[in-house]
Amino acid sequence: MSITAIKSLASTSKCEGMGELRRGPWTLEEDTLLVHCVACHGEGRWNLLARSAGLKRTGKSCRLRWLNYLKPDIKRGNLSLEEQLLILDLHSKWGNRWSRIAQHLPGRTDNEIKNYCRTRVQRQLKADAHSALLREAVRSCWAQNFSSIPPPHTFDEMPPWVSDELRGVTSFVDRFAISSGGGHCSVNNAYEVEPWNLAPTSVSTPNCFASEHTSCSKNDVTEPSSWSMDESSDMLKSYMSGAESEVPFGDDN
DNA sequence: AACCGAGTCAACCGCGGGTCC
DNA sequence: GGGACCCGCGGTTGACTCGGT
Repeated sequence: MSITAIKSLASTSKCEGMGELRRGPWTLEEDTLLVHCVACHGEGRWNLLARSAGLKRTGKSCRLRWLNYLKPDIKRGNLSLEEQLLILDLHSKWGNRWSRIAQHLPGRTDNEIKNYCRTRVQRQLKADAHSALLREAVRSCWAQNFSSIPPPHTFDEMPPWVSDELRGVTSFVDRFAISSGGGHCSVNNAYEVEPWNLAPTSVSTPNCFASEHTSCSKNDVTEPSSWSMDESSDMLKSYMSGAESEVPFGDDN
């Protein structure tokens, strides 16, 4: 008996006191039952469908299994370059409206798109955080708007009066908060581990970020001389402004 | 070969909105 | 009007895989 099968059985018995509802991975028998039942009765009324099919699953679970896996027109395999760009474009417009984005990608599910963004794009961003692309984008925005003020160490420390442009960059990052094994970390945390290093010398969070945001003027301090922009920041900025990204995420193209 | 960490993705959970009685 | 139920969405979890050491 496979480990998966053992775990599946354990999952079943664990739920026996809860109305014998099964949880965990679907078996071939369950899939067959569900497909047959949907073919007979059509989609919808999932709770009723689950009961009539004799499936020990919730209607929710059946719906999810059908929509994300069993539905005949579901595409399998890697996202094409066009699809990746479309996802990025639509996400820039609508944010985390995965189902809405999925409507524009025939055969792709919201779950798949969500997973794509939470893995491929996050990975890219995390890499960017360390490789300097995103850091450069934030740096250039910050430099243009608050050249006199050292940047905060984390996005959480952003003062409420930062410009919309910089907020755009940070919200872009925030939308893709990273979860990684064990505890949860984020792109923010990546900076916490390795602070922005935006200024030529070590930067400490300015006092004004702690309590008196409005007392700060962007003209208080001179701009650090070594700040510079490169084309990487322009790429992200162009994405933030709504232009199509020229840099496909993921590594399967 | 064994271990570990990161990436992937199927599945679950909580919540809000819609509908029906 | 309001309670019960259902559905769909977005966020989160956890099992599995794979590459590196």
